[in-house]
Amino acid sequence: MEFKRRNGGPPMGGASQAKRGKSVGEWEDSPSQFEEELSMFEDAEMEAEEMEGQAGHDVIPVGDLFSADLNPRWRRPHAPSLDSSSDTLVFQGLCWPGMPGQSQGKVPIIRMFGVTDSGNSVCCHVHGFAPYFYVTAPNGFTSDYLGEFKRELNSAVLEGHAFSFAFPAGMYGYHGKRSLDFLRITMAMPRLIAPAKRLLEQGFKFGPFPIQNYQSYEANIDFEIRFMVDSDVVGCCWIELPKGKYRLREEKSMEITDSQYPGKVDVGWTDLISHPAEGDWQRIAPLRVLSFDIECAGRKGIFPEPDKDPVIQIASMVQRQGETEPFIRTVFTLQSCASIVGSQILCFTQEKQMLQSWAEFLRTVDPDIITGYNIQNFDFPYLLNRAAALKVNLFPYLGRVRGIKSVLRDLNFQSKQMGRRENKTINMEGRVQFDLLQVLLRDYKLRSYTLNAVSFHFLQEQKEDVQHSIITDLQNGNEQTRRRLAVYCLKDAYLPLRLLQKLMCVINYMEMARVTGVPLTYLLSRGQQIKVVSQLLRQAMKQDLVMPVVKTEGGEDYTGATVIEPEKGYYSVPIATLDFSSLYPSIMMAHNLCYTTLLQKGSAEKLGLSPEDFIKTPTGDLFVKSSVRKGLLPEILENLLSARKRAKAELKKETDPFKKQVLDGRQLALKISANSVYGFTGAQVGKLPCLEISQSVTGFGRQMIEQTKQLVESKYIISNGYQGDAKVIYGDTDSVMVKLGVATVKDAMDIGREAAEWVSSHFTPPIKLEFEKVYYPYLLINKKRYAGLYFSSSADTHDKMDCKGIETVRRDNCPLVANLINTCLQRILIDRDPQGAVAHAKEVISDLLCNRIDISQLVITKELTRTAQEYAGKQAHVELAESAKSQQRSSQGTFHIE
DNA sequence: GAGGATACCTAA
DNA sequence: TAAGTTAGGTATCCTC
Repeated sequence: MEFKRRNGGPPMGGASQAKRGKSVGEWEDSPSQFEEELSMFEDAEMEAEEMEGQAGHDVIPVGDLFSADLNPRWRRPHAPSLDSSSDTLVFQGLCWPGMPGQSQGKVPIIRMFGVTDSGNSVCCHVHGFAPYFYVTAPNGFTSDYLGEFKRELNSAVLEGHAFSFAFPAGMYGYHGKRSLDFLRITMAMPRLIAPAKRLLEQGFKFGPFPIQNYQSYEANIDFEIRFMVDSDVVGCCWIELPKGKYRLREEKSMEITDSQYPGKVDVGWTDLISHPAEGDWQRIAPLRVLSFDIECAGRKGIFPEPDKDPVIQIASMVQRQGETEPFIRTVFTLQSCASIVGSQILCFTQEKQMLQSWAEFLRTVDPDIITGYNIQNFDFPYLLNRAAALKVNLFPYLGRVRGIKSVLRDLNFQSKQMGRRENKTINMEGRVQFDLLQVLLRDYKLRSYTLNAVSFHFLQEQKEDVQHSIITDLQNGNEQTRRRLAVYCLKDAYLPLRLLQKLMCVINYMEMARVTGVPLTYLLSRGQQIKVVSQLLRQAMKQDLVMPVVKTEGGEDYTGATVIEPEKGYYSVPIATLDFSSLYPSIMMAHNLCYTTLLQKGSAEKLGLSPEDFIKTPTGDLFVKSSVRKGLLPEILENLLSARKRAKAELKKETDPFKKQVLDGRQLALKISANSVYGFTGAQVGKLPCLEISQSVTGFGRQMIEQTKQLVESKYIISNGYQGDAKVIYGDTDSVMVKLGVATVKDAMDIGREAAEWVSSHFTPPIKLEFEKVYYPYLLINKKRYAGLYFSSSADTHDKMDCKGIETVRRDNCPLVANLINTCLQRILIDRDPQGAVAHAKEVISDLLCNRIDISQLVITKELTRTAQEYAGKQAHVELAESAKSQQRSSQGTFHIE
């Protein structure tokens, strides 16, 4: 997304700005491009404000900080008056902090935060919904026993609970028409669910029934998810409170800071209406996004410690979602600071006062989303710890609920996907913490995750040039050096906003929340499983099915996909590539694989099923066909994929660029969601693993790729009138690379398309083999390592050079190696000059050996960087050069193929 | 130096 | 108190 230029100002600086080093003196004379950009914000706003009769102020006396006259933009707009008897209240739901601290009486209340179209925030108290779970009812249980069961359980759990009786069926396994009876046990508080469950599982006796271990169901569902599923609310959807069905809360005190808090309403949980994200309900409220960055004055060579080193500056930028520029640009500084055009500087002599004022600023601005770079593990923890050290007692109230303190906690997050990760968390009711670093770590594989590297990668822009080591010196200088620091700090607050916008993070995450049904905050704080659970529960509820709680224990791994043995070599003929699109989802749909369709050992006979009623998978597992019962997972997948088709069709005809972004985000979310269902069933340490499903899926996949190879090689042969004998030279999981024996890309495309269609006809829909691309030429180095020129859109020109698994795409090499290999591959594939490739490699190595290469090119991997930090100067140089040399020597071997 | 275990990262 | 899967290449360290 391009930044809007104004007043014919200079275009945004690319790399040039970064290379320009500045001494302190030089700085004062030549404002950076970022400063010019800031001043342009000001110009634009002056024009606007002249009409409002307000002037901007550079430096504001602290006493007037929060006066509405001086900072009219800080506050949210005045809420339109609302009459609950005649007006409906509509808002986009954002945050579910679950239960308030205490339930009132025996009835739990859920807080739900959101923002209206006019940009006012709402805190909606939802009444009447209580957490619950199920257990299987003992044989012979009738409703007559409810009272006794309840009394017995109550006396054991020591807390009141409501109680009801339900007849859903278990989800796991197909049991014919037999349906177990379930007891639905409703508790007053979410935290009572676990003890009640434990009690019933470990052996519970009541009335005439013998002591029994009760199997529990859905006792491990987060309360927020429980509520959202039951009330058909998905993350970030629009919520309507119909007129007459809700009550406005009257605020008791009218202190000046009051309007910063959301408008509070009460509603019964069955009265709120949620709107599916379609048509007008796809829109996004004008959320307030705050980005901030802090600077600390550390001691020489020591990482700043909050109990010793002061916070000296806090820069903040606030932007409304959907707009292109921040409307608040502020730096809080300790000691004086020269003015910066286009931003507001607030100077403090006391650090304590600065911190307190910033907290007040945050509460006044009342952001819905807070971003920044590593704010979760650095800025917020530092601020909280520093505020505690200085006893700024009013600081740590950063959420939207008065009186709830924001507390720092350590959190250990571990998964096979992400490894072990230690994180800190801060509770902040009603606001979404959207740390850009966390977003990037989850969604992008990058060589470096520093803000500087990331900004350069995505925006071709870099940080202001200030070394960490001189921050303290700048602070101890004069108002000009502190100004330099402030510009740096502002930019560090600005870049995350720009990145958020460029990568469309907010939109994409919202669409993911809407598609999977989980709250926005879950997407950054939780793993993949919860998204599938949320969808599974929604689908199960429609069929009166309940989800069992399974104990998680790791077991044997199961067999995965086939990788066809590659016929390694360099191919100077077109190689067609055929792919099964969405292989695993389509297998699950085609064969109706699901928890609810699985036949356990002997079930087929017991239930008297005929052989036409079920299938046997390649791994020997049995599943009933959809004619007997349609599985939940296939249904979920069909919904996801058909929704994706719709989104793509809408995307095609949509002209509004903003709606286009939303739709693109949606189709992406739908694709990712469909692909993660298989992984969920195979996650042995998970909420509901089912290896019969996952191993059947991969089993079918293995069979299919094998069959595809045979089909292609049997039909596309000379004796059938084709130009050559087809040969599958490689294939991995869902794809085959075929040498068709044709000379041109066009022929390869034509036959490839034909073959894909013909092979597809041998499989059950929606399984479909598609022609995807032609590689020409193609270099097949090994399993999962190849490169080729990629022809897809046109038979005349290649779209790109595609490299898989080679050093060029791996992050455990230094760029020198990646560049070397990349150039060599270009020589081979594009120039068709393998000798040139060898010559280039030799040249680079000789440069390296003769010390003609800058050491900075060698340092990149985490290991090397760490090593570099441990060793000093020359020693590091030698160490790293050795390492790079050995990597190059070995990778040179790659090119002995020709 | 062959062979095994491990770490890391990628393909799909 | 939460955590998607398996296959597989390459580098590196260790043992015999």
